[in-house]
Amino acid sequence: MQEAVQQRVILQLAVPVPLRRLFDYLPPEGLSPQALAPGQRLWVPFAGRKLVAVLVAIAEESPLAELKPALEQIDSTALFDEHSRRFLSWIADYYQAPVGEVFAAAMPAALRRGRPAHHWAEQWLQLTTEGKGLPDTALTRAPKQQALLQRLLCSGRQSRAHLKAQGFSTATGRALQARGLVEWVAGPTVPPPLPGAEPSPAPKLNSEQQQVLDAMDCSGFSATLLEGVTGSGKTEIYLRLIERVLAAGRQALLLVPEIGLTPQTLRRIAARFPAHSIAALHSGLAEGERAQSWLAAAAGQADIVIGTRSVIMTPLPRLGLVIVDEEHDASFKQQDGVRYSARDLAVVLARDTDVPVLLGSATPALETLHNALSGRYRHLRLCRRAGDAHPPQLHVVPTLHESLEAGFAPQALRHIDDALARGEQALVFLNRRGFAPALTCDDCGWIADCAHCSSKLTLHRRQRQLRCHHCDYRRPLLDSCPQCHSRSISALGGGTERSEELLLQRFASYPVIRIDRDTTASKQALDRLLAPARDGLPCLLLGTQMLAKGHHLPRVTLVVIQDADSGLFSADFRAPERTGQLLAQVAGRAGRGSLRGRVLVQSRYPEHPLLQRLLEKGYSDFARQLLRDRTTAQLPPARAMALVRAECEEPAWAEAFLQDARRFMQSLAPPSPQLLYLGPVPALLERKSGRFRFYVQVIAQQRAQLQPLLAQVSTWAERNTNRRLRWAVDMDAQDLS
DNA sequence: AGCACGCCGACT
DNA sequence: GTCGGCGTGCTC
Repeated sequence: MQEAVQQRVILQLAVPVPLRRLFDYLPPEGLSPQALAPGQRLWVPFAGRKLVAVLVAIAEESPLAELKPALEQIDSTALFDEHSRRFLSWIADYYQAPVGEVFAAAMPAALRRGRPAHHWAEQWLQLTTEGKGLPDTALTRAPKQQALLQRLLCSGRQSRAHLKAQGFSTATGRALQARGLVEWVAGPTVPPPLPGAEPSPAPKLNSEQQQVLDAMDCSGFSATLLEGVTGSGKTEIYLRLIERVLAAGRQALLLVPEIGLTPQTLRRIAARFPAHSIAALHSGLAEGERAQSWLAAAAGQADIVIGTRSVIMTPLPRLGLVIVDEEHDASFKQQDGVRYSARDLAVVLARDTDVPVLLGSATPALETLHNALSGRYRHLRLCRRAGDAHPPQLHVVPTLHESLEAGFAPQALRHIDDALARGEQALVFLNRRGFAPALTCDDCGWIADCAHCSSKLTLHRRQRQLRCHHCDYRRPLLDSCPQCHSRSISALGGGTERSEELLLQRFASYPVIRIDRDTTASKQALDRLLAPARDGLPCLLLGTQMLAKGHHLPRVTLVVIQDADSGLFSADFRAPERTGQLLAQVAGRAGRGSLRGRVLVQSRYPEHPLLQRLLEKGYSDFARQLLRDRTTAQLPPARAMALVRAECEEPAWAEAFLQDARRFMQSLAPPSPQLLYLGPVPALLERKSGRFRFYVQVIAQQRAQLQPLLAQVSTWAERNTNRRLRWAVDMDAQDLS
């Protein structure tokens, strides 16, 4: 007789479809179930198609009688370790996202499309058990071999490329291999060390930085807000912490905002850790390179992993530290698909893996500040600028009764003159690209609107085009009014293109560098454009928020904020916070070297209380005031908030759907002082790409009240939705537009 | 999401 | 007769 009862093997797979559950399959035919392990990818048949799914768990039972077998195993070893699988499942749960889409979002495109992981394999040198047990004093008569052993002891495996880059010869490796102390194993390829990254020693810390570093405890979970004024040397703190973690043989994860991963920052980090492998995951990588870096991170072979938002979902088996730089940055919140906040997830991940997380910013998000002030996070501060830099001086320039030239007050232009004459650099900030934000007919009042959105078209004069900044609608520039055929049409207001025109003409003998999405297609382009500014020659920089963040340009002594008012009157309750952050960040570009900086803030409403507070007391005080306002108004972060969103070409359908959704939620959890429902209301940008958008706001005292409610309304919506209507649950929504 | 299936109109 | 429009249901 054979074994009594053959145990059933059921594969629970995350299939990339918008359905919030796992799907059960049988193992592929002819494959021994022993070859299967959670975390691997498999090809599965799904509703007439063939999809790449991730094996999340293996069960013995399934509620379904008829199961299809999976088609084919893709990976022989797991891509996602157990920790990562639990974390990704938690994300799906918390954000009401389809688990298959979460797993898909966690992978680079090549792996998502089923490309084999071994495609990027490389030979790695690692210590054998015998090699690991060797005392320090061994091999004193073979210094090169000893050095290589030390290297491997410190950093685990080393790839061929890295050994070569560090000057170890293959002969040394072979000698150790002959002694049975090391072995070659196949592993993913890691990008080789960056060229031109000369090892650079750590600069000296000032006393404040030293205190912060001493206060950081790197054993076990802790969440810390590092609130450091612009130019106070936060990056140096990050580097020192990474150093500690690497010394302990763990991986460090550094999350940066979308435009924060410049070759300049990357070089700086590589220069500090020449012996360690760095996996940088950014949008500039080719598909293969991205897969390569991802696999190096997931296999625990990359020591430092740097990337934007989505990198938070990369498995990191040796994780020892998480850092979120510029944690207030809006790009950490994904705005479509799985609507997660990478900053919030960084804290969850750190707690789950029992490692420290550091959130760094000069202008912390109110969410983070709230957690710090309530004692949930530790709060460390850097109040002084590093080196011999001083805080910039702020001045308001009233513009209401001034005669402006392309939006510049005469006073501002004079200051630019002076700065350039002194051989220094000036930076003009205007958060509006294009030539003008509107085009109008002087005779009948017609305004160029987008055909698909409730927005005006922006004039891009150089391209002779009108463009919508919310969808891809473009039309050629008109020379007469389509309504009354008058030939007198004018551009209202100004954008960076118009300011550039004036600056070019008025300061003709100096270079004018414009930085916005229209001039800066790639990160390389940004770096190239900024090169003259970095060389220290007198020049004018002009741009949108791309220019506000991260750049260290010590010769900039004057910052002109062309229009401080646009964020002051928005219907979005977060607008003042965002405006404050942006203004403080831009102002922080001034006087980062030994020269004193000056900031001119042009405003039509210099008496506006928000502006007053920000300019007189600084961001820190301003943010605390906003936090008190939010608490009074029962808004986040004092309360937990989620949106149920819907959009549809037919506005009445979206509205009716949300009415029903609200009624459904209220039947489960009636409104109370602890649970408020609001809406449906139209989104701030009511129509976008031809669809009308609405939302219902749910505000609760506790996050825990929201969770079951959102889960149930999602299940309800999956059954009760019209084809042409799109809906989504947006937990901890950041954007009401 | 995407793919099948089914039910109606307008063509060789 | 059947080719093809898209509304509806389902996906292990």
